[in-house]
Amino acid sequence: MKLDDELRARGYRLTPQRQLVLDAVRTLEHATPEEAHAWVRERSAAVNISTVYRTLEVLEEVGLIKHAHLNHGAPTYHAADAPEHVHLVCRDCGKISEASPPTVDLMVQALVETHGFVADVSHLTVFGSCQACAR
Amino acid sequence: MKLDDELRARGYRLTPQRQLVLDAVRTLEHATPEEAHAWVRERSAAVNISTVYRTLEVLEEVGLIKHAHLNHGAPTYHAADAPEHVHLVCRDCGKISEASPPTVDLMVQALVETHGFVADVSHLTVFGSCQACAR
DNA sequence: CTACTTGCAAACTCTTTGCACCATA
DNA sequence: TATGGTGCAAAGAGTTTGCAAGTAG
Repeated sequence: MKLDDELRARGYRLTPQRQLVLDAVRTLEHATPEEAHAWVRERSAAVNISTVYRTLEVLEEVGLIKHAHLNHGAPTYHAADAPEHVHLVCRDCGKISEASPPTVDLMVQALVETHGFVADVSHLTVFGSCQACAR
Repeated sequence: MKLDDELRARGYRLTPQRQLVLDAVRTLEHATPEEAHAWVRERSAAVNISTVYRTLEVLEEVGLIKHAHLNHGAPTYHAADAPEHVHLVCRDCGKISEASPPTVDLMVQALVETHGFVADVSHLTVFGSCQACAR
């Protein structure tokens, strides 16, 4: 998962901005474009938000990062080589937790069998109420 | 599930606009605000898009409709008394299909047991590849 | 009548795009 | 030095809000 190689393999160039945005996503774990931008700016003041958007697009295209939709509509990005996980979003308190794939394996399997549908687990977000709020 | 009663019970008024928006959501089944607005305008030309947004909010608050996030960020609304279903969104061809709750019951159960997390199934969207695109 | 609703227009947020300048390979 | 990349500013999409006029109860 070397940024340099993945980019060059598709004719993209390695730039400090791209390195920074990837670092941001890896560090923040669940980064929205805004959050990634804020992180990047702490190290390099002049990086523009539009560069962040363009870079996230490129990084996703080359397969280094993925995104999921956690809240209303804000996409959040995470490193593609992070352990696969399902997001659990509590609609009462907003807390975001994670569940490991085995939890949903049966569902994934059922979807393939009944609908021929191949689920992308790392993009899966389950909304509901967390333990604290469920009562 | 009478609009009139549900609204009045919370001090809201029954208006033609609210009736129309609810009809739109019930008829369209998976309506974005724009789509609902388009449908409403076919019957009553002057209804404003901002009224549609406000009405969707009210209808959801009184429990007559619910929303899920199917694509990028556009919320789609459906009647709360429609049969519960899980949305399957194909990221390759965009097709939206539905799966019945039993398919995901085991997952829901597993989430409660392992995380104490109570999933809201009718808000669940699974992204992946449909049968046709999976090959 | 009175408070709740609506239409309209403007404001806002998030994201995308055009273009000249810059920097990687 | 030749593209591809970046910063900047402006344009777009989608959504929200303030306010005066309209209307349900």
